[in-house]
Amino acid sequence: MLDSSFFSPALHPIPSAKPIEAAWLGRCATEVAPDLLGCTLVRRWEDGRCIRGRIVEAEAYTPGDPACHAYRRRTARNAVMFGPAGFSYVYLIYGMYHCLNVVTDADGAPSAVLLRALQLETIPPEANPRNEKPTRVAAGPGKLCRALDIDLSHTETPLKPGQSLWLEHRSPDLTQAWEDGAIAVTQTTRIGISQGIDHPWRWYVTASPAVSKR
DNA sequence: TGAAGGATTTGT
DNA sequence: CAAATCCTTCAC
Repeated sequence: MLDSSFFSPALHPIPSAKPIEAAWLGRCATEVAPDLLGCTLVRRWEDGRCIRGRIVEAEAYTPGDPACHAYRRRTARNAVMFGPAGFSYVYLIYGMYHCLNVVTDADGAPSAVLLRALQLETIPPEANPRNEKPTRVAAGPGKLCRALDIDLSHTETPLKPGQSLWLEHRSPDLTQAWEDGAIAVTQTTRIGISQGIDHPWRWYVTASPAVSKR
């Protein structure tokens, strides 16, 4: 039975689940991105405090994709995307926001999945200065990082339990819901880019109130 | 060494 | 629609 809290605008605890391994991420970003919907991002602080968010929106950036930061060549900033899957890639955008990616695909194939929106289980008071609706606090890649206090110091983090960031698989009830086709997913074009605009490489949970844009 | 521009967000 | 704001990239 699907936990109805998945679509609820209120805050609900998210149960821990099996951690996602690097090998699972070592596939094409266009496969991984939709598979990450319904999975959980865990942010752990030095003091051991953790906050979880359910991924409801993601975009894929692939080798040969002109919108990918690694399209032109390997640089200091994008180097992690050229390595093996299972690491974070965080960058600064427009001088004021950070964006969190999950590095995917084989070693040497520069690609990643941009995490664009989460449904949070709890909201740190300092993470919501404008007192937005809880479902909107992590609606958008910049807001997601602001909510979870993610910045450039978090790039190239191995995504494993005990680190500052890791991923967990869908809970059993959500896995069942996906198998049943009970969760509608929308696939469409990516946001904010000027090249590669025709690739339909953005996926989001259709009914989620936390999706950044429609 | 400098200039242009960006996988965003917000308010006008 | 334009501002905020600064790092990265590429040209000179």
